[in-house]
Amino acid sequence: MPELPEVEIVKRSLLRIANKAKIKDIKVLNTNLRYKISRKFCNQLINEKIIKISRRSKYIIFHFKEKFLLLHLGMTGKLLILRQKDNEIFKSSFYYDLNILTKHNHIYFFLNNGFVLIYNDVRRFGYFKYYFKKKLSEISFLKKLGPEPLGKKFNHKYFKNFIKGKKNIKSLLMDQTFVSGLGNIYVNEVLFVAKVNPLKLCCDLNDKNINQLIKNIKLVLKKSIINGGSTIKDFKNPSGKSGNFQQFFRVYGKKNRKCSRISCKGKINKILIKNRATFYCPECQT
DNA sequence: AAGAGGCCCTGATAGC
DNA sequence: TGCTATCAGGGCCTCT
Repeated sequence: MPELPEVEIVKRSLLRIANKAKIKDIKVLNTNLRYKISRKFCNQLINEKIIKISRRSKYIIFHFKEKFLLLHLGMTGKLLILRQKDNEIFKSSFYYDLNILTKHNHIYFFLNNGFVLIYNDVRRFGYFKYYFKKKLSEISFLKKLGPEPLGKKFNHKYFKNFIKGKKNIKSLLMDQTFVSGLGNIYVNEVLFVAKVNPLKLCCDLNDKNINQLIKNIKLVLKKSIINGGSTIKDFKNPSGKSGNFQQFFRVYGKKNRKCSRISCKGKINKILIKNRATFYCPECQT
């Protein structure tokens, strides 16, 4: 499931092949993503040049002249890159059976540089959203997101000002208005490394806890990006390559296994917090 | 009004 | 073997 590191990897791959390219044509095989893909959606993109590709939180942002396209990969969204083999002419009907290939390919973007970008999404939780704005900063939806976890704004002072007692720390880290880009897997891992119990209430966090959390959020994310993201189920970057970070998981998916801290005799526990699988060691995460 | 939980979806796996 | 039940989870939505 794509969290910040996975989305960052996808963005970097896209930069190499799609940046500055023009969208020649779009074929939609399945309009039923989280939000319906309309014919208008396609018309607004055809013949537009991709000026820039960036990432904010878990969103990939395609910059066009005075408009922006946001892509969220949901749970199983993938972008695949194909090189168009010959000069086959694609009819411009809205629905078009390309007779390909894999299941769950929903949208084909044909670029003028010979590449085809394929949006594939098994569970169809992903979505595209379109904004007519001159500047990215005018998109109010993005303003609601909390700071990037790897950015300077995400620091001790910010952390402390934000928390007001209320909820448990795990729910806070999952809250995208607090910090944007963390998902369930990385939150589990971060809490373990920082030795903080996921059920601990925010009002009970001390300065040391907060420092450990901030430090390890940045560390875990950076390490994952270096390792090409995590491959859970079937995350792949657009070239079809898997990531390697999952081999470094210390608690996620490790129910009943011995705690990986050598000095600790605890056993990994699994509970549900807000209906999300939560793995932690009751001995060393206090 | 903040926080908890349901829902969307499909494939893998467990259990009978 | 073949069926059903359960689980996975991001973010939006509803309910309390």
